[in-house]
Amino acid sequence: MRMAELSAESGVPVATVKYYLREGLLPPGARTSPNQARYSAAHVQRLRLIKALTEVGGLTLASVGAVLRAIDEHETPHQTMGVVQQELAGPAPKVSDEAAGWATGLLQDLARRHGWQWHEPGTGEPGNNEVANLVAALATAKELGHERLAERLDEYVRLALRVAEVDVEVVVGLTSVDKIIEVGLIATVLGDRIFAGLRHLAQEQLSRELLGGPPA
Amino acid sequence: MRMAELSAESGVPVATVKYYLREGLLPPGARTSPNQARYSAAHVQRLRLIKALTEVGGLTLASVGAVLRAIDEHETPHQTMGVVQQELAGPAPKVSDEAAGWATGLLQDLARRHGWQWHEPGTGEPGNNEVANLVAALATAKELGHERLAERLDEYVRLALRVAEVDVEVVVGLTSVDKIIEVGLIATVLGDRIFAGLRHLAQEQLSRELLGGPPA
DNA sequence: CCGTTATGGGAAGTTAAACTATCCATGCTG
DNA sequence: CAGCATGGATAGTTTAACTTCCCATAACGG
Repeated sequence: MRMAELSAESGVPVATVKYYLREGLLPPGARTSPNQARYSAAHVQRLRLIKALTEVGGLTLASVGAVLRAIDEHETPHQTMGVVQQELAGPAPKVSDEAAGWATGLLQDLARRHGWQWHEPGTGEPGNNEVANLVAALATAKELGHERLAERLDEYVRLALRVAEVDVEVVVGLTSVDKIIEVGLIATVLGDRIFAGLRHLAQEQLSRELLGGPPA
Repeated sequence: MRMAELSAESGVPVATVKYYLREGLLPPGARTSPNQARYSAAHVQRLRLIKALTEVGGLTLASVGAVLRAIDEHETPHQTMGVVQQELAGPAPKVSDEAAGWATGLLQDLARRHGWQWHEPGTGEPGNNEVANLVAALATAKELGHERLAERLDEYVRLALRVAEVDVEVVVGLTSVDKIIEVGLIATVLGDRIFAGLRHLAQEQLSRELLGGPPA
């Protein structure tokens, strides 16, 4: 298939497809002459994936590039998912040292009690965006005067673990490594959105009952 | 307090504070002369809130404006939280009608079984971003060939309900309406990030056990 | 009292991301 | 073989979120 069809199949404008090719997000098509190329169904799928990651997952194109590169380089599923989480989290905002220390303490306590561990930044290393963002969110709550929120952290952890167990069930049973990575990626990126949406709907139901819905 | 101090207290540059004033995100200070103003601790708190909503919550300034306006206009907590969720979700990406129909069916089935209801858009109305985003996320999974994910939807719903119960517990017991709204806002915006972070950490622990951590 | 510094306010400039438009030489197609 | 499509490159556009600059007025320090 050629440009026009690729564009039509994927719903991405021709100019944008060219842009993605330039940026290396989409691999070049197979040459049929020094000046022409053919694209495959894999190109369509990749364009759909890019759309999903940016529009639904909210990733920047730079992050999408990092994720796609990790997939293509055939790291282990564990490593690839690490990149996905790293990019999904993005750089953490800066918070005051004091609040950050408090939040870090909370997390370390949590990790100790649950036997969790994660890649901690050796001096000067890039660090773990995921953890940094979590610290930043907790620290921000404290800076706003809402340490209260953290009191329930243990319950959130228990539930997060249950959710993660379901996430993993979706993946186990798959044999192909590629499939595991792809499903893991989708489950993580879309899963976050879906769960957040469900949580909000659930909140609305409970709040309707407790706070009283508007009569109008 | 004047500009310089407000800026120092909040950690927001003077030029940016002026920008927020122009945009109406920050109420003007109390005039002390036709040409001078004094700012209060409330201004500092609001700047911190804006920072939290943009940096941690990922809201655009336009969305922050909508949320702040809803708070200031003293709608009921239920209505205000509706605005917060609306803005937090943002506009939903477009998906194919077919996938959207499938996803909508899933959700309606869910709503029926759990007795949930939500504000459905009357013809021509703005609609419910939250639901639209959820539909888009589910539809995208289908378009990518991962309907599988939706099979577990019921379990996610059960867990989301449990999470929402904890969310609500954080708020009940508060007497002041303002407090309820503020805590609800923080809990929703930061809560999403915190829970997503915990979920990712939990996923990493489980994936380490199942897929095997890297030997290096 | 007066020179220096800070302030409120607005207009214009900047930066980065993500496209979008325009060209052009070549290739395919009816 | 006339004309539209394509690959490839360069330049332009749009939007968000600032940042810079400027100026008339205020405040402050000696």
